[in-house]
Amino acid sequence: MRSASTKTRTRPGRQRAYHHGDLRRALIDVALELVTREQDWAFSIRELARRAGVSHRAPYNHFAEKLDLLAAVAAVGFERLRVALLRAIDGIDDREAALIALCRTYLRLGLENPALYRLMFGPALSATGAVDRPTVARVAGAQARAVLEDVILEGARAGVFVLPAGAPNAVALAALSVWSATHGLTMLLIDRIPPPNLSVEDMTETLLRSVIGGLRQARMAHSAQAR
Amino acid sequence: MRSASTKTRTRPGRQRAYHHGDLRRALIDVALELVTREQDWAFSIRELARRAGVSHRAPYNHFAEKLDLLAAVAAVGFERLRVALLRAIDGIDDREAALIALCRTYLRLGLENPALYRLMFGPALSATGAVDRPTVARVAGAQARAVLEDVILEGARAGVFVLPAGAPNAVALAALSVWSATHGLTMLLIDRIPPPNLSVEDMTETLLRSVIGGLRQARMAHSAQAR
DNA sequence: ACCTGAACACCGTTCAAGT
DNA sequence: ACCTGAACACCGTTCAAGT
Repeated sequence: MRSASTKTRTRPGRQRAYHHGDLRRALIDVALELVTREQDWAFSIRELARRAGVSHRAPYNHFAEKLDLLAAVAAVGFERLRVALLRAIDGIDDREAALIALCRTYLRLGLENPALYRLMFGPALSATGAVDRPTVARVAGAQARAVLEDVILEGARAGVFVLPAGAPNAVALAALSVWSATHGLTMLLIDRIPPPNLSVEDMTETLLRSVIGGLRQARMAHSAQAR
Repeated sequence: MRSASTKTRTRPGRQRAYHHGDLRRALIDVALELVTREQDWAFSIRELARRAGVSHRAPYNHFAEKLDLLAAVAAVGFERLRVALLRAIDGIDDREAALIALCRTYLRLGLENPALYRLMFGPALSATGAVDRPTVARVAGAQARAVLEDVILEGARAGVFVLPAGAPNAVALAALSVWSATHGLTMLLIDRIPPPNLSVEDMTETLLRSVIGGLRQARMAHSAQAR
C-alpha cells in the first residue's frame, strides 16, 4: 500500500482515494488511533464512521458488532508485542539476560499504551457473554507467548534455568509464572494501584530478581556465575 | 440496619419500605447483583433505576455519574476481599503458610466473580480520563494490601523471609512482587489466556513455589541497594 | 459486494417542577 | 432534600433500497 503513489490524495476524487476498497483496514486504523489518543474504547461506531468519512451504517459491512472491531484492534496490539519482544532479545546470548529483556519490554509496552494493553487482555477476548468469537486476537496472543516459552526452553536446555519436573508442561508452567508476574506488575502499574512512593524501577527490579530467582531455584548448592 | 424489624417488608406501604430513605444503598446492591449475575457492568443507569423501582432520574441524586456508582460497587468488592484475606490467615502461625493462604484466597475470589474483580482493578479506579475521583475504592484497595504487607513484615521479623535491604520500602516492594504474581495469574486466568491443557492447580502451585522461593532467596553475595 | 438513509428502541444527562 | 417527567442529543442495530 505504501508503495502506491501518494498522488492519489491530490487527485480530484479525494473521498474515494482514502478507502480504495479497504474500509475495513481504515476502520481499524482509526479505532487504534482513538484508543491510543483517548486511552479508552468507549467511542461509538457512529463516530468511527464519521471519522472514516462513511455513513454510520457502513462499518457493519465489515464487523458484525463493535466487539469484533475491538478484537481486530487487539490483534494489532498483539502483533506489535510479538515484534517488540523478538527485537528485544535479538543478539542476546545469555538466556537469563534475554528473559529480563523480554519482561522489561513487555512492561514498557504496557505502560506506553495502557488502553490498548487492557483491551488486548480484557473483555474483548475473554468472552464474557457468549462463545469466544474473537479467535483472531487469541491466536495473536498465543504467538506472543511462544516467544517467552522459547527463551525459557533454551535456557533450560543450556542449564541456566531449572524447571520443576520432566513433565512436558514444565516449560509452559514456568513461562506462565514469569508471565503472571510481569503481567501482574504491568496491570497494577497501569491501574495505579501501587503506593506512589515506590519507583517503577525499584518495583521492576525487585520483581525480576524474584522471577529469576524462581527459575534458578532448586539446586542452590554452589554460588553460580555472577553476571 | 439489620437489627431493625424485618416486618417492615410485610407492612402495607411496601414500596416505600424497601428504600426507607436509603436509595443509595439499594442502587449499590442492585448494581452489585447485576455485575455478579451478568458478569458485566454495561447495564444502563435507567435499567438500574427500573429495577430499584424509581424514576430514571433518581440515581443522579446519589451519584454524579455512572463511574461513581461503579466505584462504590468496587469498594464493596475490596471490603469483601479484605475480610476474606483476614479470615484466610486466621489461626495460621507459619507466616509462609499464611502467605500461601493469602494468595490462594485472592485467586479464588477473583475466579469466583471475575467481573467484580476486573471492575475493582479496572478503569473505574485508574482515572483514565480525569482526576482520580473514586477515592473510595482506592482507600479500600489500600486496606486490602495492608493485610499482605503485614504478613510479609512479620515473616521478615521472624526470619522466614529475607527482604532485599534495610530500606523502609523493602516490605512494600516484596509485597508488591507477591501481589503482582498473584494478580497476574488471576487476571490471565479470568481472561482465559493460558493454554487450556494447563490445570489451574498446577499453575497456582508453580507460581507459589516461585513466589516463596523469591522471598526465601538467600542474600546472594553482593548486597542489594535500593535507590 | 458494498454503501446510503430512514427508522426503532434505547441511552446519559439536564431542566423545570413538584413535595 | 429527594423525587418525577419531559426534553435533548446521542447511540447500536435493522430495514429497504440504491449502485
